[in-house]
Amino acid sequence: MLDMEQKLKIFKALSNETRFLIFKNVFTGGYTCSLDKKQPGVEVNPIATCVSTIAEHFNFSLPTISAHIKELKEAKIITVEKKGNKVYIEPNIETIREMAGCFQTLVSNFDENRELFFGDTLTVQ
Amino acid sequence: MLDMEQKLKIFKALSNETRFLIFKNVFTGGYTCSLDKKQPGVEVNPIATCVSTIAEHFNFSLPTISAHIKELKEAKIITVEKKGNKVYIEPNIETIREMAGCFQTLVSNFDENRELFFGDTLTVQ
DNA sequence: ATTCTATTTAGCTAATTTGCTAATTTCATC
DNA sequence: GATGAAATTAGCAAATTAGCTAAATAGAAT
Repeated sequence: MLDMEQKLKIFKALSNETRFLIFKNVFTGGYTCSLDKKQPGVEVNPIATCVSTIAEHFNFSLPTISAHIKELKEAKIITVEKKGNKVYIEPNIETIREMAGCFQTLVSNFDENRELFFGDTLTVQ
Repeated sequence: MLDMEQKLKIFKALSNETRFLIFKNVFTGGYTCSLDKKQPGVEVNPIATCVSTIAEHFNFSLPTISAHIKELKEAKIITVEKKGNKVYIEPNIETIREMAGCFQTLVSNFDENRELFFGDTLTVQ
């Protein structure tokens, strides 16, 4: 379970547009790209493989992008693995799964309380 | 559906410890308290009813708490309703429901892609 | 060994955030 | 209408964040 400090880090990490976009790329287009060291023959999406590849998609300097990636790593949203002189970035799905669970629990408890108080179930329109 | 700008606002709003705690109180203990104008006879949890009540739970000034509440409101995490000279705060569950959905979609797509690539299903340990 | 590539660190500035107090607004009550 | 309570606005200071360039580090390739 994520403690509050960890949640705050995650929210902070995702509150910046550049970091949010990196996150999005790594988890969607970027996903397949973590394969390229496991299945070298497979043609993969080049987005988000390593720091400089990610940086190409932004009009910010490499050190700036590097710092953003560090913050995403410290929030455990991504994992980084050094291979040679490159750093490979991968999504950390477990953290996102936890976040999905936290929000879902809040919603479920809320709906359950509503049912207990009002005796109805919510129909989302 | 939440657009990116809206998501960024939500993440930013929840990235500050004080705002996160207000959010938590409003959605859990604070929930019942939105009843007190609907069912005046019912004994309700006094947490998070109005701005000054929330402020009592923190060692920050009222204007500071007021500003935090404004940011939560602008992120559509809570709703505020002025009744007389008090401002009643209520959870906006739809926004949280949307967030739960976004994270869950990301997780589902991720797991589905994993299955397509590797032909397995993930068992969370 | 030198050079090149990928990345991080250091040091800086500008912008933003977070807190405060004092003043103002709004509404209720006397 | 005056007073009091609840909340917001204004204006300010301190801390943090986000960007930059230059320099340093680590590994690969010549």
